Amino acid sequence: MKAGKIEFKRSQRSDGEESRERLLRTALRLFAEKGYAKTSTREIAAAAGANIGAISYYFGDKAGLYRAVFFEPIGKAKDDIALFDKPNYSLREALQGLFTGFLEPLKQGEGVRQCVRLHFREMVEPTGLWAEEIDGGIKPYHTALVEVLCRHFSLKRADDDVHRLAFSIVALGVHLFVGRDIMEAIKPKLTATPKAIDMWVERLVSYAEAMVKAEAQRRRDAAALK
Amino acid sequence: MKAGKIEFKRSQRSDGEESRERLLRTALRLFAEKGYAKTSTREIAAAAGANIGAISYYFGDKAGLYRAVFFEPIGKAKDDIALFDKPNYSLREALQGLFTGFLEPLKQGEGVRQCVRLHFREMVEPTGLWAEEIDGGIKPYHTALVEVLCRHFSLKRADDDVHRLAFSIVALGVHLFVGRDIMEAIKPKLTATPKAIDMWVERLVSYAEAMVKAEAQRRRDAAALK
DNA sequence: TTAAGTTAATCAATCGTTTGATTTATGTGT
DNA sequence: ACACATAAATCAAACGATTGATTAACTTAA
Repeated sequence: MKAGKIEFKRSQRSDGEESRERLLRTALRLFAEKGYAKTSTREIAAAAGANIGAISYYFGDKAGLYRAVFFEPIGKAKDDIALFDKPNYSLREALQGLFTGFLEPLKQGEGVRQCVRLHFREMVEPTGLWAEEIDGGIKPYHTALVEVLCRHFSLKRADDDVHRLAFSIVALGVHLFVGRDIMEAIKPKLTATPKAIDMWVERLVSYAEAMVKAEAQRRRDAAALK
Repeated sequence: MKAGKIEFKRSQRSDGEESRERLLRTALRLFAEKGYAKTSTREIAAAAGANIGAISYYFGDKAGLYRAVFFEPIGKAKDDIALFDKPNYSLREALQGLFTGFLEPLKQGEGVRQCVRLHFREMVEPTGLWAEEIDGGIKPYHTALVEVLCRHFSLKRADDDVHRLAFSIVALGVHLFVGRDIMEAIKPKLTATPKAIDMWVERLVSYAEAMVKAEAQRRRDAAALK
């Protein structure tokens, strides 16, 4: 026993998964705040009130802990395809569902925000998990949106312009996550409350609708020219 | 001369800023590829063909090298305000100028791409330099766009909706940088050539124009209701 | 007892940085 | 021309600190 060590009574054996979950939650916070490389296992363990060894005990190694954090979301973000790809939906209903689901995490607590931040961090600092995320999460999402647009344009096959439009619609939502720090630095009110987020959904829906209509018009013009 | 040392002709004493510039260029590439923490000083020096000591010699320390890389851009990205805030510009002309300047880096070589990537990396991994970038680069940019929109709406003071619209317009451009990896994974053609980028400019201009018009209509409706 | 959980101590590896010596270029007096 | 002095640039080697990972001893619950 180290001299001067305080007998900090954390109720010996704090029971079961306690430590594991503390590690998960703490690691999520630290990874989201400082990134993978800059966060040491010691720091995580200390902040979680756990021992260094617990990391290898529960997760094998640091990468295992990261992977667990990445794929065991604290609060599930539901940017769910089902919210907008219903065949009977009107364009506006589809967009409404899309942005409602997409921006919903912005309203929730720290846990989800950190989760989102972690995923966006992966975009610029790929550790390999990102590739899985594209194939398993983003690509189907994009494809579903493309199909909705094709249905609306009465197209049987998507062309480049449909893909561009789909990317641009999603861009509106993505920017609220990516540019959140900027927005809070310039106009903090705009993302402060759930009510403010609802206002964003409303506006983005009408923006996206306008974009789709502009593209529809362009397609008509192009067809008429031919 | 060391025995066994290969006479690798880097012209002993390459004189002057030679080493310094090699370090800058190499560090930019590596920082952009792997991030700050995951890039070691040894790796930079080795890749640059310089000595470890040269880093502290020229830049003090690793952070100094990073700072130098960040503020001594290889190729200057010209997301320039002057390209769109001319008072005599029409809305379409302004948007055309905005997106042309904004997306121009996407067409250029690796150097600029790396520079851009480094800046976007700063967004999710704040090292302090990002705060400066917001105040000195982004905020004026946003304000200029807001003023253009105010002029178009005949407003003397910007309200929240104008800010939201400005953010959303920029979002279209930002997403081409942020989501580039995703786009290349799903539809590589869409960002492959300068010609493809020009097509993006064209589409984004019409999207943005449609958004502005939709917002104008919404404002009229809101005013009529009151 | 057995197994699960926890702990401190320690490992080799790598990190960023510093050092002192060496080499090259330039300037100066003769 | 020459020799010498000064400063700039480069280099190998080593520093102390920190990294991720592992170990063996210990505690607790079943």
